[in-house]
Amino acid sequence: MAKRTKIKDILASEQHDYQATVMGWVRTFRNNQFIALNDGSTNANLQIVVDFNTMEEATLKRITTGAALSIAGKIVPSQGKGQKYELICENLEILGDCDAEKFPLQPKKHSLEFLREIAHLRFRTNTFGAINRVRNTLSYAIHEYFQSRGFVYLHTPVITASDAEGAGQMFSVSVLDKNNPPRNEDGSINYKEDFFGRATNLTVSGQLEAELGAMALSEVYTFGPTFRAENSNTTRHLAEFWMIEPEVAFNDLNDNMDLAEGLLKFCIEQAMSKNADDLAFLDQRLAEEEKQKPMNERSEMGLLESLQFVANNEFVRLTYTEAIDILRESTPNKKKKFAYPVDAWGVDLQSEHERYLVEKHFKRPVILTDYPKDIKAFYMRMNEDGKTVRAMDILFPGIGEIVGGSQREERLHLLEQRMEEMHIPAEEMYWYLDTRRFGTCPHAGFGLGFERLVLFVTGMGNIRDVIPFPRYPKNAAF
RNA sequence: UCCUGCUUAGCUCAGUUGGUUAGAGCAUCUGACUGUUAAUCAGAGGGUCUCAGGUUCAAGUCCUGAAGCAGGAGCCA
Repeated sequence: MAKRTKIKDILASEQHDYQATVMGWVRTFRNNQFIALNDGSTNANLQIVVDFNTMEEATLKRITTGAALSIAGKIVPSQGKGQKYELICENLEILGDCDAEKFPLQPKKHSLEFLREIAHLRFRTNTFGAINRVRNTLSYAIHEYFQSRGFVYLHTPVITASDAEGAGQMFSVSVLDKNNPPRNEDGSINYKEDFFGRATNLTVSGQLEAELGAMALSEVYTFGPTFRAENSNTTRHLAEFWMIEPEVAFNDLNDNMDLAEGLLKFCIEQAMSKNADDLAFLDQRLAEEEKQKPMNERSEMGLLESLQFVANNEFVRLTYTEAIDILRESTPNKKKKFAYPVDAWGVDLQSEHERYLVEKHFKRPVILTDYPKDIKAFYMRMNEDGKTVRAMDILFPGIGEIVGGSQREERLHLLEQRMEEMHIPAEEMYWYLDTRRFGTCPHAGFGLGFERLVLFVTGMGNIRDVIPFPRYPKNAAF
């Protein structure tokens, strides 16, 4: 094909009056004269000016919303107001027709729910173009952040035999005949005859394996798909999502918090500098959406404002115990506005409590540490008090928990004790316990839900819109 | 999984106490216009009212069930 110039480059350049060939898809065709062409390189369209007097009528009719075109012509300063440059069409080739009567995307506003049903085509909208470009930047920024600090990118398995962590319901992986599986004498399915000779599942977390890597490479991170078969129907959960899990030897909880806070800020800064146009568009989209809401439900800050704010301000760090004190004394608790009143120490915090701390009390991201041991995982390091563990959760406005992490229990006897208390079979976890048997050391890590980060940076309201092909209960289309 | 609400044209939605032939805006098509910015103007076509039962002389409207969607909750990232 002819050499193609990207629309982004044409619009960014200071040059004009040169020949160029552009290829892309028609967004609108106005006045039988002006094509708004988009090639995905930027949110902005390039205006193509065609001369309807010289162009064949049949060709003009084929310039419909969604059609793929290749256009050669001259880039000139635009006579119109909405754009800096435009392309005067000299040669137009229709690469792919698009029947306007059947094409579901119309030159008008569509609801996110409708676009979710046509997820295979929603890339072609401004909103989803912007989201996916931002997602790409964030993905690259994750690697850049860790790579620049000497971390080793570790590939942990997607198929795992470990089901001990208890991070959630798992999807089983099996090649056995579902209608007639081999059975043991007691009637249970005999997985010894399955592909791996044992029951296997899709991973719910790469953390335990990452710890193994950290015990030799010192600083590792994973960034891969994770699967949870929980029947979660919310705007913040997916059955298949991407998670970032760094694990660092010789780090304590404070180092861990610094690492996580630095990562989040770096990612936000990268998006702001590399995707200024897309974020400006998403900022406006969010502002229009907010206008539909009643006054008291509107957020105080716009998207760009809140990104700037998070990037430039320290996260608040406080312990679970301090948070409980604040909540106990809070106005909504005293006025019994919470659905779950805060009274006793030791209860798990509900969404409404996290929201209060982040959105009302501190009005900035909050890192909560040192939770009661009974509401946290077995591998978290026990504090001196014997009651709390060195856990940390980072809470973001509108999102809730975006990061969950901890300093790990490196002392073998204490780890074994916790596993016994929580009924985790130590025999099956021999490989994990070996790290504590052979050259154990303090270490810490966390899990960052990638889609939750994308959710925050794009200002979208539903996690199903920030991953190209969302998987959630009753849904695995495309 | 639980609670609440919703499902009417391609999309977004009206549809009164159950009552003739179910409406609007946008989109689409046809024509006009031709430097437009979701162009504008005129006209046209387009409906198994989610599905399955039930009540009734009569159901988009009432009742029961199912499915899907949305919001909230739980689980968490």
